[in-house]
Amino acid sequence: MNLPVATTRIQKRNVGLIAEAALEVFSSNGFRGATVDQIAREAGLSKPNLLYYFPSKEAIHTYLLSTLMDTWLDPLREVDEGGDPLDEILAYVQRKLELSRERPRESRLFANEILHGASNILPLLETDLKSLVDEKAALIQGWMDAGRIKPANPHHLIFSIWSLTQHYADFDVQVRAVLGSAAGDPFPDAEDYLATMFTRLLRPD
Amino acid sequence: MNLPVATTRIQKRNVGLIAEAALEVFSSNGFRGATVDQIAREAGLSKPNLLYYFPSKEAIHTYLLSTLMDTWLDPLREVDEGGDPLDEILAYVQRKLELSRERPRESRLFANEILHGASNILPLLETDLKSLVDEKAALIQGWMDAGRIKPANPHHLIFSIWSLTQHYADFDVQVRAVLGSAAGDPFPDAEDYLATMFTRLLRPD
DNA sequence: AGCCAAGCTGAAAATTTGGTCAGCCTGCGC
DNA sequence: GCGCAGGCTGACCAAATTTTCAGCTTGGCT
Repeated sequence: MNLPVATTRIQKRNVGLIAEAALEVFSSNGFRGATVDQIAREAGLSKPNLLYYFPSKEAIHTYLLSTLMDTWLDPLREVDEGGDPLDEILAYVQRKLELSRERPRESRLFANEILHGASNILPLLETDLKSLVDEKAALIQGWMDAGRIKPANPHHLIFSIWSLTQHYADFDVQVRAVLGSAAGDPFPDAEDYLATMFTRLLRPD
Repeated sequence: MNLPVATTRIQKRNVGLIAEAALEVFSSNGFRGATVDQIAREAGLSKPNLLYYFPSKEAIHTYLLSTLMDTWLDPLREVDEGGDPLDEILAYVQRKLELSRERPRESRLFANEILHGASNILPLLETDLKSLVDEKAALIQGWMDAGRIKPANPHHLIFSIWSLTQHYADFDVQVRAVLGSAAGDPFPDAEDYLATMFTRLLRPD
């Protein structure tokens, strides 16, 4: 499972091309549904050349997931103890919703991995993710104890932010099918709705 | 795409075994990730025997999805114009959360299908699902206009119920990884949290 | 220019997998 | 107990797909 350490100019370019192509293909077909041929074609490389940079299909997948993890958690890391509690949480919701809009492929790749048991990243979830969430949950609990926002289970609060925002990336097809083709971009309404939802949940009387 | 019409005793038993096994295998590996061998082994049948009942792997998948659709929409159908608005919506949330607990495999099968473009069921989403949602959204909008619950975008309200409840089935692995193995069943806390969330969102002052 | 490691390729090996086939069992009505 | 449609199987095929390999090409350094 040697992950490539891109050093030369050509290596950097081709590893980048492969990662971009693999993200496209894996996110729309899943790991098993994707073929190396597809990824190679999408990247504009021959199949043996692609396998010159990554030892196997699995290695590309693992590389993508490990790269993705940090990007995915950054918005939560940014939640700041010093800010206004409600503003901080609303801003987090907003950042996550933006990720769903701007990087739906990453969201779907991640969703697919979790859905199928997270076999590649379960250890990461149980350590890095858990400790980050525990830390932020404690922070939020502190705000609640201080009466600065209304009480609610902070872990499930974080889950709810994930599920509500990622829904607009992962279930995009369903959202658009239900709203109808005439409805246009669902994101502005989603943004309003989610702001309302978390404001009413948390704003003190 | 001949779907089997089980008539004899043995047919009923084996079609049932196959459906159960296929649900297990498809939901944990996705359509492409599942093999006919796996399904046959899980069902306790030989591969040719399985293909004696269904003409192809695809046919099994389609059969499962078409059977599933109704089960999945029933809780929304039950939302009743005559009931108390907030109670009706909270009861819907509860029913959906129960489905996530009792039938996580069905939820994941569905999620996987949508995630990969819903190619098998998109027409159903654009017709049956859309009209049901539109009908219930209008009902909810009526309750809001009458001041019986607070205003909020009714379509996105329905989306939020789907995403929040299905999260506990589809992302179960992640939820448990974050809460830790010591935490026990996450569902009771989820139920409380969701009840709080929708009550604060909708209950008139 | 000349060298050589890095970059790349066509062809094919190895493996997985969906589906077929010829024919053997078996439950059950007579 | 006989016949036979329904039920079932081992062996096999064809297609798809991952991975390997022997060797050709090229970029960049001296």
